[in-house]
Amino acid sequence: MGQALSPQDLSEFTPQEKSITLVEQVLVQIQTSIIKGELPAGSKINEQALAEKYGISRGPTREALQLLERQRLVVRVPHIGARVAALTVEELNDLYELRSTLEVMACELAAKRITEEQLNNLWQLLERQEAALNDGDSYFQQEGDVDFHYQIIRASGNRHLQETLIGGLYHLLRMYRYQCTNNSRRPVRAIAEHRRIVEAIAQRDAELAGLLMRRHIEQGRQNTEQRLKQLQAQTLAAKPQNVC
Amino acid sequence: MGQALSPQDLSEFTPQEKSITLVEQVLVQIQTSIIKGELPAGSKINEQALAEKYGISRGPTREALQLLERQRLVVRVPHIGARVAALTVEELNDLYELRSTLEVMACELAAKRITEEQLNNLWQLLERQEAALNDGDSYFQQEGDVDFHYQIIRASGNRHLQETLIGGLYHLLRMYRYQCTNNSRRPVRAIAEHRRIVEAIAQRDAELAGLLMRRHIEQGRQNTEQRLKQLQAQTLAAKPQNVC
DNA sequence: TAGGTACTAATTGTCAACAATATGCAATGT
DNA sequence: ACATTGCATATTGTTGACAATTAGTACCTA
Repeated sequence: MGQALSPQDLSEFTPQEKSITLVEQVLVQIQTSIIKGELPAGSKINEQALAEKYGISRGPTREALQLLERQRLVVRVPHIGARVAALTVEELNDLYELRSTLEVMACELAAKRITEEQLNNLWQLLERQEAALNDGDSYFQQEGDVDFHYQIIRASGNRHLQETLIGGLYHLLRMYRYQCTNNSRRPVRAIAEHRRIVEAIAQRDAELAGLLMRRHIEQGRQNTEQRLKQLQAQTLAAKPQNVC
Repeated sequence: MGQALSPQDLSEFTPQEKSITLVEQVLVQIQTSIIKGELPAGSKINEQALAEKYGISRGPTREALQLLERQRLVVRVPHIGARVAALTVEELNDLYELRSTLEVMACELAAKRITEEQLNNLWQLLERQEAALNDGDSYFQQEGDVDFHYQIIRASGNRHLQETLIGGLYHLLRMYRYQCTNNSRRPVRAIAEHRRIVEAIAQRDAELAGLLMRRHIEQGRQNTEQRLKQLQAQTLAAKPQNVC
């Protein structure tokens, strides 16, 4: 009886096309556009236009924008509209100040709670990163670094911490890093720091792991701040808005 | 000419009835219902019913629910629906673990950055709390305590920290406290702790202020955890779900 | 020319209907 | 009695139209 098509069978032919909601489909795309700067930082977002761009109506679009606001990539004002988050030095410092506190916490917790399996994954990621370093695969560097911090946060075991960092801060951090990356040889040093952090975690030395993470993040902040100031100086010079 | 009614003139007759959005009007009411338990923790929320209750349509209702999800008071699952957050001991510990880290950070920053005016407000609030203690005004105690922490968070000067704590965690904390408050004489002790924290901030002693805040919050956690366990034991005893 | 004012256009907020999905229940067969 | 199937109901996801508000523009006045 019945080799007939049940709804589940269809999944063989159209694999990951589950009954996903429109918002979920579109959210990542808009997110990426913002992080890469295709939707420029600080620019206005038109609901209608955005909806048409992805072939959906304004309802799901509004929901997506609200989710992006939760991720701090978008700022919405009633009756006025939505804007892409602006990148400023002041916010960068606030953001990294908070990030540092939270990831140090995550790192300390991870040193106490990480499982053997999670630790193995971390080692493997580290090796892949070190390998990619020789290949000069800069794209993998970006994603790999995100993954590194991501895995440690997961290993902390604190749900609210994970939600705060990954759901709330991480995408904005990605945006700063994507748009303020200079092609120095920071990766070499960064990955060396990664190794020492993993070693500390493996030795269950929470205090050391936290300390190393704090320094690691501070390095990243300085790097980003410097580049951001350069960029802003350039754009200000290019737009001499008032000739007094 | 024309003393005729311009839109602005109407505001004289209906004072603070600005053109506020429906979501803003309803959000606080639903929030309060959840925190007070009128919408029971863990219960399902029906969009249609909720919309009718406040005389609005499902559109704004959905937006309000999404905002409540950001505040962790509601959990939404696609195609399934929204539920009021469940109160569990495990989450309470995760929540307080994170809260402690963040408010210690806020306290340390406040000790460094607080203005004279903000400090005066803090002293005044403290005096009002101590006065209310003698009157036994327990409602003011609740709100006063919220205000105390709120003001310190504001004084930290870090926008992202404020958003994370006030926009993300605080309402869920209020829910735990409202529903897990025992009428012990904790307030007396709590306000004594408040005083010492303010003194440390006034002396610009960030380290001490942070330490005192950490202990203060840990006290609150223990208190709430104890009460929560009592409540859950009661409700489980009342519902002997399986008689094996 | 500067500043303010009525008008128009563009944009956001809200609603009600429709489509897609999940839930509950009765009937059926083993 | 138990699990499974199929249908009817209830709930959520999505859409397009309409209302309310803001932004832009031309015009007028001092």
